[in-house]
Amino acid sequence: MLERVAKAQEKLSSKVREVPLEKIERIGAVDASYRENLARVGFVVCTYPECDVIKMKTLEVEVTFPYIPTFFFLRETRPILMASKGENFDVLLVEGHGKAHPRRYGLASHIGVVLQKPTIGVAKKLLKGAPPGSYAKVGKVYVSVGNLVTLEDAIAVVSQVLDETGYPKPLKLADRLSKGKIK
DNA sequence: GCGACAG
DNA sequence: ATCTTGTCGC
Repeated sequence: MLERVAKAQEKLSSKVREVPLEKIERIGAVDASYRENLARVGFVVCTYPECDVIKMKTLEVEVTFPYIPTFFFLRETRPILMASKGENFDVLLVEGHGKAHPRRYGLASHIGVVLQKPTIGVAKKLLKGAPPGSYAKVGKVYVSVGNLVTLEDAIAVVSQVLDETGYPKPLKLADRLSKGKIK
């Protein structure tokens, strides 16, 4: 079962395009929290690079798949896609890895391929089989290509929106939103 | 038994 | 991710 999904990830990784970013005016961010089988997604859109909030919203979605390391996208893709629906942004920060994944295709990669929008993977921890050179430590997080962005541009963008704790501001907002600590 | 473990 | 109180430190 997962064996088949693993092969799909490897195949889908060829759909990722690493190209320079166009002008970025709006940067989005998504994160989710869980309570049993309910995912609460926090979605934010800010100006770039000032990070003035343009939009903040929350959405609760039923999740069916469990969390399995390296197969995280199976659990969180649906909630994120639903929250992203109808939103406008030039690049999206996703809580989780992009290319810094054993099969070079993490959650951020999948979201970017499905939406056909630039995405950047941002994670707090590194996965064991991450390809050397597929990521960079920016502030306190690990950044990698999701889709339609180069690692260099991903690093530049994240560097521009770090807060004093070394964490991307838009993502911190999305995180707090998902946990209901912000209204 | 031991290591690994995105969220 | 979430389960969870008080406590140490700035």
